[in-house]
Amino acid sequence: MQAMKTVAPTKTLGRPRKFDKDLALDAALQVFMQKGYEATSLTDITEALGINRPSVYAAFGNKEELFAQALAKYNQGPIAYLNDVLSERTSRDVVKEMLMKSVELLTCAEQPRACLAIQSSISSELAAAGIQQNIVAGLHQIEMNIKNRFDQAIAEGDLPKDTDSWLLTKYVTTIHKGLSIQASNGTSAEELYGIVEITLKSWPGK
Amino acid sequence: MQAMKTVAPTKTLGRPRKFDKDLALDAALQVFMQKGYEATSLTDITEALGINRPSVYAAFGNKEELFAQALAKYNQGPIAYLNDVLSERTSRDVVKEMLMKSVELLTCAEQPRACLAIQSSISSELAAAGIQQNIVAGLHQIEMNIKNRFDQAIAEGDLPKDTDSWLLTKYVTTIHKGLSIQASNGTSAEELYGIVEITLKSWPGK
DNA sequence: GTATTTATGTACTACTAAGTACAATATATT
DNA sequence: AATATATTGTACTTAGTAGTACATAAATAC
Repeated sequence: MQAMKTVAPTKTLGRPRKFDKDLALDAALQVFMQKGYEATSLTDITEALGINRPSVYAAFGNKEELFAQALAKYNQGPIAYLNDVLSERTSRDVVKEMLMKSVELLTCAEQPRACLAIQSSISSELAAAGIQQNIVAGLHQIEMNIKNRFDQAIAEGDLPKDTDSWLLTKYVTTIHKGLSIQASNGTSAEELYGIVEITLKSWPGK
Repeated sequence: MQAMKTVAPTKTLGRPRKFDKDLALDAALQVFMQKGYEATSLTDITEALGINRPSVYAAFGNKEELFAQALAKYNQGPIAYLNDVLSERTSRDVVKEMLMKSVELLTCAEQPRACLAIQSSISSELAAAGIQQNIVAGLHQIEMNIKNRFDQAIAEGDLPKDTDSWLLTKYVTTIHKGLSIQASNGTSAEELYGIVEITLKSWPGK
């Protein structure tokens, strides 16, 4: 059972793995983002990772599980900012940081101009698999966190007392998701930042 | 050459088609919206349409062309409102109608809660095919139309003189696209209407 | 050194996809 | 009635997919 052995067992039995599991996951993530879930074949994966078919199955289970693991990494990496921003001083700063970081991520040259989570949440390819429900649930959780932060802002007098914190949250996340689509469709960084500015101009809080 | 004969030749040669091409396109549209482009097999199509495989190819070319034709029909049908709303009296009414009609369409029970055009514009499945460029170009055209309408509003004194009509357009279409994702993810009609209301509350024009 | 364990590489299976060949059928034209 | 034309239905081809069997290689444990 060895419950304590989860951290770095110095020596592992058997032939050592030829590749780095974490780097492979990152590479797989890139492929999935560029081509989408269904359109990505396992051959695409093995070529991108430079390893053989059975190694993928041995390391990650199957295609669906591989995707789920890549997505999990995405949530903890690229889009971790969605939780970080909650600690900003005012509701306005929360929203500003959230949208600015989002634009930054969407327009940085190395990555495809898309958000894997948002894209996957509407991809009908994933509807059959159980993955999509997790994604949607994750996005919902993010909304709940923002809503709580806005409630705090109301309590602090940052936002008006009669603010509907949930609807305001939905409004912000609607723009957030919209930005992701606009970026995919080729809207420039300048334009995206301009959209954020317009959003902030009419922000009800400080 | 018979250039004038494009309209309803009363008698057609050969064995008559067993099905209605227009109705078949509508049915295909439904399937594509529910399952996505790649995930929809030709067998799905033939079953939904109640016709045989070669009939599909004879009538529509191939899968890609079938999709393109279904999409064209979608543009002229369900989302024609995007052009209609331009004739509203004020910029505010234009935006209000646009977003309200959008929510209406996204939440009507008969249709899947998604916009085929928006979904297809980011679907990496279609990136290879030439279709996606058309879709993105179509969405861009819609934005140009709105921008022109806002310019008119500025000239009429409806919107402030210093308004950046293009960025304001991008802001509105960002929300429009965001609504489509939110609807897909299960946001209720009430919530969606609430988001529209918040957007209108801070509208710079009358 | 020998046994055990795990990963690798090659080659495969089973399946499903898009697209098609071809004979049969139903209409219009003559 | 005979012919030309276009659609239909059955059955097929070709190609690409996810997933796997199995012998081999590389490490640790004893």
